Amino acid sequence: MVETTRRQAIEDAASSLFHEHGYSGTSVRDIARAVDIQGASLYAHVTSKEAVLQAIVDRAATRFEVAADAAEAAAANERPGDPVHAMAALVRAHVHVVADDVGDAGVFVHEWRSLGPEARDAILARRDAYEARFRHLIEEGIAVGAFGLVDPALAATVILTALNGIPTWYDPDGRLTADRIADHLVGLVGRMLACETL
Amino acid sequence: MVETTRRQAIEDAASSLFHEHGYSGTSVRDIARAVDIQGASLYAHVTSKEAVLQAIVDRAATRFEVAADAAEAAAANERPGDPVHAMAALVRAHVHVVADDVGDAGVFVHEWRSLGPEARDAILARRDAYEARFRHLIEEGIAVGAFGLVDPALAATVILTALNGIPTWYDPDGRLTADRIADHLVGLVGRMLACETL
DNA sequence: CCTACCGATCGGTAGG
DNA sequence: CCTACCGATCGGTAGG
Repeated sequence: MVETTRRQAIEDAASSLFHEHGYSGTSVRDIARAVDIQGASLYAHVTSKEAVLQAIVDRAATRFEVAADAAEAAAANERPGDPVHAMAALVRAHVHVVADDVGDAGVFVHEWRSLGPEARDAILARRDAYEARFRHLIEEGIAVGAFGLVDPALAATVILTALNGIPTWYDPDGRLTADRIADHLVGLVGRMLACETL
Repeated sequence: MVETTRRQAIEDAASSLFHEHGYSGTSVRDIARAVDIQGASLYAHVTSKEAVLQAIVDRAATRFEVAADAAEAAAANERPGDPVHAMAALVRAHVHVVADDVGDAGVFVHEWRSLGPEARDAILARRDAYEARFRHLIEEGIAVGAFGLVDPALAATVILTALNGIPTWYDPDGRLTADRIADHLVGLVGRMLACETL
């Protein structure tokens, strides 16, 4: 990671610390040590510990949204009205966002609970909208007979939960590359939703 | 929950607090307040905060193991050599253990990282053994042609990750009962692993 | 199970 | 970005 600003370096360090030890399990001095400054000096760059968390969660949410927008647009262009193809693109995009920054993804998934009420509500709304992409695609797929008769809301939650778990086990140096993981997940999710009379 | 001992009441209170706010985000005084005693009085019943976490994680692990043992034994008895049936039983058992105590399940899934090195290693071994049940069943199902050609390790991780996410969204007063959720998950997981030429 | 208390650490501020 | 420092809270102990 090439940091352009000190502020970004702090957020990057905090991201992996929050991911590894949780927000409550990380002190501002832990973050400061990771960027080689004194604990109190952190406040020359950030206003509070919670503001750092909010910045991380915000940028992570934006990355997921941007990637999903691009994936859905590309899928609609390549194969209009094909929810199977669109779902595959969405899953693939998600896997790559996670793999690009496991810390951010993990914090986005687990640590938003530590935000204050307003910030938490805002991020929950974005999470809901993101999950709705999956649900709507499933509903569309059922309507056109491409998917079997699953409960769309439950299926969307299960798929997203499986995707959200990736930061807890993904290893950049592991057996499978992000691309291969995406391939497998596209297959697993595809079959999970498949119309049984295929 | 009917508590037989004060110790159990403390663990139950700690379980839901750890689940809601995390281990680091919960103070011993938070736990004490939940059982209406002074913070320091907690130490008349437990030796340390970490010992409470360990007790919760231990009992949760045992519940998952006992339920999986029973499910696999019953499945082997009902339909010997049928990995599809065995997988369904395993998934169903898991869902019910989670639904029976969402707090314990959530702590088991997320908070074991806060344990000391020895306890953490011990619980990791039990988690690995539990995941291996799923992996072995998938390998068996592929061998007998009941499942498609998925990557067994990856599929087991994805399934378990989806199951592990249940404590984060399950609501006892929600739209779906634990039984219905189990039905749906059995179907989703079954299709996910299905031999494509069914 | 309580009161009283311990040293350590917490997030954050003042003033340079 | 540093030193010096703040009040609050942390997990835990002593002694009853």
